[in-house]
Amino acid sequence: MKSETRKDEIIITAAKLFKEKGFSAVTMRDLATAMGIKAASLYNHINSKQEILKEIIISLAEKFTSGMEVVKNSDVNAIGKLEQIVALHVQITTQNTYGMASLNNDWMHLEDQLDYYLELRKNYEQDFIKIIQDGIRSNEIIPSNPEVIMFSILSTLRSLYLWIPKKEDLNKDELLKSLSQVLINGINK
Amino acid sequence: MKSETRKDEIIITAAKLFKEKGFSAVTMRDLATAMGIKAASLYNHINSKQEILKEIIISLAEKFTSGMEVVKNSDVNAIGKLEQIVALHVQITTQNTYGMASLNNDWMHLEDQLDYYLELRKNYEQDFIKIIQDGIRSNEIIPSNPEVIMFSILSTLRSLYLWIPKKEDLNKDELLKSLSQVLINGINK
DNA sequence: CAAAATAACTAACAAGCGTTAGTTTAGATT
DNA sequence: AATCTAAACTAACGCTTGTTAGTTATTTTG
Repeated sequence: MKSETRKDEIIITAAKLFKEKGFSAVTMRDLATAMGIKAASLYNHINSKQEILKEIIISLAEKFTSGMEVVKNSDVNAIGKLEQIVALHVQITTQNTYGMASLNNDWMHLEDQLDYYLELRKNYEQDFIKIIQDGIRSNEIIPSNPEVIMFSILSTLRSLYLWIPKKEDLNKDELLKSLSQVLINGINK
Repeated sequence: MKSETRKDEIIITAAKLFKEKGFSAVTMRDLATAMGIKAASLYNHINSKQEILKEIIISLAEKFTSGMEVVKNSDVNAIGKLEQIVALHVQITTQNTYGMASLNNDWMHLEDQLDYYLELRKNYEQDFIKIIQDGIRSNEIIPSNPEVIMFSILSTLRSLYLWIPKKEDLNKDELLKSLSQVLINGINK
């Protein structure tokens, strides 16, 4: 059983660079320099640039998928489930800020796994919108357009990767609390 | 006085391609093919790939800056100003969906104008946050963390470019109304 | 201790990149 | 009819790209 720590280091470093400039603008020589080695040496650990992107994005997408599975099966009302979704995004993003940039911005450069990624995303959004619809039906959520509601919440959650690193002073629990507050109860007094 | 319509066509086509794959992944040959000409012919109209990016991003950033100036000077309360900001984003994004993708995702590839862009963005966000602080002081807005509030609203507004093209059935006024509703009053019943 | 695996290296490749130079074509202006 | 101009073209440039081949030094294993 391989520990693969060197490969992991490469993937982590790559994610960091991808966040700054995007997948296409980062060269294998850039990545090698950041690792302190030569570009050719990278290929002792990974098979292609493409594979790095796949590892970053697919592992994150699958975390969201399994997280959503937990939320769906949890025994709380719709608002409670939305709070769990907010927590899921905060947790995954805190844990891998760099990777989240690739997930958000470079998924279209996936090749073999593009269809798989799109399917995961489609299912995630369908589950999300279903929770909102349930909440409207059960009178917990205002009967606004469910897609507008999902879009609004999801846009904020997807942008967390930009914001969390800048606000290390604001701790995670505090962020989670005020974020849920703002997203669910609005800002109007 | 040049009409420059050919140059404009190139910029519009480029923005469309940049939205799909990002600035770095679009080659001048891709752009030329999309225009039905050869890559070298592009240079009869533009000076560089970089110039195209600059034209797309800076003109949009300046629209937001002057829009914010109007909002600041308008004679309404803080919530009213936030509604005007939502309207500003919906309007600019509807008018140039493709360009908004570059503004959001490819600004870091600006070279000469990077500092100028960052300054415009910084000022915009400072004005935004000041409106929120005024609203908290005047008891219109809940006393939550102003940065969380701005981040939440701005993330949604910045993602509009992804969403507006998919929802042409939902008309602009209706979108504006339910978006303001959701962002300001939340979704909790 | 020999053997094998690990992880670095140098050198080079074929393809693709943004861009330039010089030329041709067609329509508008004198 | 002659000239000018706008906008396309072909050909090529120097450089960078992802990647491969083959080699070497170090560490781990039998």
